[in-house]
Amino acid sequence: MASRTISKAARAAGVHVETIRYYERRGLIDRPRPSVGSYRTYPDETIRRIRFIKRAQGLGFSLRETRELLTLRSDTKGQCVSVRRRAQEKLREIDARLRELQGKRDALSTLLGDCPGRGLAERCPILKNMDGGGAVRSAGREHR
Amino acid sequence: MASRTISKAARAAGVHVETIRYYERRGLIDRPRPSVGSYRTYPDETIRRIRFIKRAQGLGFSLRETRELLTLRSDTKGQCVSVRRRAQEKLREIDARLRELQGKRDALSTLLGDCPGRGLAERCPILKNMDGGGAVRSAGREHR
DNA sequence: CTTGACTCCGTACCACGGTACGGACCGTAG
DNA sequence: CTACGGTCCGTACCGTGGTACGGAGTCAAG
Repeated sequence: MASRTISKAARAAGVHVETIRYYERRGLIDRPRPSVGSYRTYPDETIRRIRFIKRAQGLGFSLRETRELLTLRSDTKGQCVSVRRRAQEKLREIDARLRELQGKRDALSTLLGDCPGRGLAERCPILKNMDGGGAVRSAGREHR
Repeated sequence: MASRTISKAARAAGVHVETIRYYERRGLIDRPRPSVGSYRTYPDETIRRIRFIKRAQGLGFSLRETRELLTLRSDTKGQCVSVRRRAQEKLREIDARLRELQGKRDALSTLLGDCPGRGLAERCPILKNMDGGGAVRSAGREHR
């Protein structure tokens, strides 16, 4: 079972037909040329590559980054350390994103603690906080 | 100092002119009609609304959600509890996102712990993990 | 009154990861 | 042989939050 048409390949890989075509356009998988008739047939390797892409995405890699990972994977001289470097970089990105999100979480949580949840919105501490309190003053002195 | 043209309004609010126009298109701020000449002039309220938008974004609200918050803020019958509900919902979303991201972080961190960082990519445990290991088997039985 | 900066408006474009559509063609089961 | 489903291909569209562009009109200083 080495080869199948695109819809069977999609089913085998757990993605949609359009997704396969999209990955082809993005250069993540090869577009096999029609070998026998006028339909392309996809080998096992394509299925493996698509699954690889899905797992890489699951770890936070973008398609662009995953394409590089795929290159490393295919390259017989691909070095483990190159993969490791990319994974470390991604880990740093995720940590940054995590801190950012945690900051929002904390701010929101604090505001929720201040909010009685009754009365009119004009007195709501959450809206008040977003309003910023101050008067409208420009940075560069308005009158010039 | 109640009114200014768009570029001064943008400076006062700390955004670009195009951003103001974009918020107008998205219905987050009013498009004032040209009162005296043929240029629109923006009142203090617009500046306040833009700052509100920026703070809401900082808490994780999308422009679509922020528009609703702005409605609540303007509405004299807007209820604090409505704001609170939205903030709680957003907090849940952030928590979900945080867990998801933490899951990726953990997986990546584990893989990095397994990776020696030397040798060829073919033996790299990170790539191996993304490859998934198994043979290519379809979900729906390939031959049908 | 000219010049230069600003404004207006529609539209297109960016990244991201796909999804949808439409017409023409192909392949195979019945 | 015909009908129906699958394939191919280009292109447009989705949501998110803007940014960029181009031409025409306007405003104010000098």
